[in-house]
Amino acid sequence: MNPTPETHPTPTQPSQTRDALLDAAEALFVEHGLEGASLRAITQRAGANLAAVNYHFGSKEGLVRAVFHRRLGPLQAERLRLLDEEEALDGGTLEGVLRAFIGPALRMKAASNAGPGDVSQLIGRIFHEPNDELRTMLFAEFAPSLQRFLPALQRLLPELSREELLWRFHFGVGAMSQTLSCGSMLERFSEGRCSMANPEEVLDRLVRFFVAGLRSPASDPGPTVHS
Amino acid sequence: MNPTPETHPTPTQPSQTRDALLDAAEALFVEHGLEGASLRAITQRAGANLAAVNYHFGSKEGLVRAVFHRRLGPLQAERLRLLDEEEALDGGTLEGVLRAFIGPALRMKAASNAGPGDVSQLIGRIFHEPNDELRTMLFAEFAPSLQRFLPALQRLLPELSREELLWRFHFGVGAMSQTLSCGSMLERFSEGRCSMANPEEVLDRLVRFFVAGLRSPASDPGPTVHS
DNA sequence: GTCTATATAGCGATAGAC
DNA sequence: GTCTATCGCTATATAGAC
Repeated sequence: MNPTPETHPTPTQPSQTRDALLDAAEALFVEHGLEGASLRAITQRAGANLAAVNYHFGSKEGLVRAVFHRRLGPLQAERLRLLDEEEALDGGTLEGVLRAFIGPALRMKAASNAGPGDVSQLIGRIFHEPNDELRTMLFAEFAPSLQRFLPALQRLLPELSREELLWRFHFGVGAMSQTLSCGSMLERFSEGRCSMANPEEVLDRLVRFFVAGLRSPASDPGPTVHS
Repeated sequence: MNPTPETHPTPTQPSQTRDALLDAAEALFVEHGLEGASLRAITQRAGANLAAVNYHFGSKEGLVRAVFHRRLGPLQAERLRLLDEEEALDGGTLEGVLRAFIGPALRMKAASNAGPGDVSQLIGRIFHEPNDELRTMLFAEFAPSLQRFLPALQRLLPELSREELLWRFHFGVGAMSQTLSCGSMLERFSEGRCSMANPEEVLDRLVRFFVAGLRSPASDPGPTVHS
């Protein structure tokens, strides 16, 4: 990772090598982590030259950003599309809004399990890394959709203060993230009883849990005093 | 990381250098990640020689394992102590059992924020890393307490199937993990409205959310059919 | 047990020919 | 745009003196 935060000459124009590099990088990032995947391994897998990464993306960090942007753009767009659809139906329901938020992520996970490996886990990994630049970049990808979903939830839960809503939404997002990133641990721990194979079934369970948490009785004013 | 999984000559015997290495390693792992913290930096911070790590822990991975074991042992013990206490009170309540599970972790986080930095985030990081050995090792640290807590929860929620309980517990653990690992993101996103400063207040909120999720109406038999 | 010195290897980045 | 060759650096691990 070099201190070169600029985007490079050909940021969006199509290129066979460029796409091959993105595919190879994604697969190797999933498999070995961001640091564990060397530019040498990536370019070799892509059938490209070692110098190609620097030409197309400026640096390894530029490549990382491009990999995530390619995945997260469509995910956010799908979330917003479903939210529009839900709100068009008489304002929508709490359950419907949450389905619009969670569904696309679970389906992406299910699809990516069949493909290059678990991209969801990779995304979760970034949020736990010490590299603050990357975390901020990733957060910026998510922020726009949050600015649509949070008001939608607030409208459906007018009895919650904004603070209480943020806390509960944070908890629910945690439940979702755990499922996206560590679902395989549940499968293992439950000895196969719990399976992520069907994303729609998981979505039902997760939304039910999330709704119940959001609707739990608010004891907002006056935090409990403890012994 | 070398392929030397054996524990080394002096695994538990006290040593000034050994402890200094553990302290330095923990602080640098938090700050720079497992890969980002080099043995050079660790030994230098500990005032020890570069070769000391290999002498005391066999390899960098051995050092990593020792760092986590030193933290997680007391955490699990505290959880089980509180669970015993809770169950001694007429079998205990759902809320009390969850407080025994979550409280120690939140308090550890609050304490470690004041100390070497956020160890909780570091632990969360491991669960998202590609290194399966480490994840398995960490999971083994948690498994014994799960084997006490899950039956306790099942006893208090007899109407839930074991499968349903596992899913919901998984979701709740996700809410907790998100708070432990990414609490700072909520603080930032809420522009200070939500603060983790008081672990007991966060515990109240989290337990309320978790209880509501566990108690949500079970529609277990017959998964919903979708369009 | 602790040190110095070094072996061995991998990394990201770049210069410059084509 | 793609290549080769290489620079400059860092890493873990270890041998051998003390």
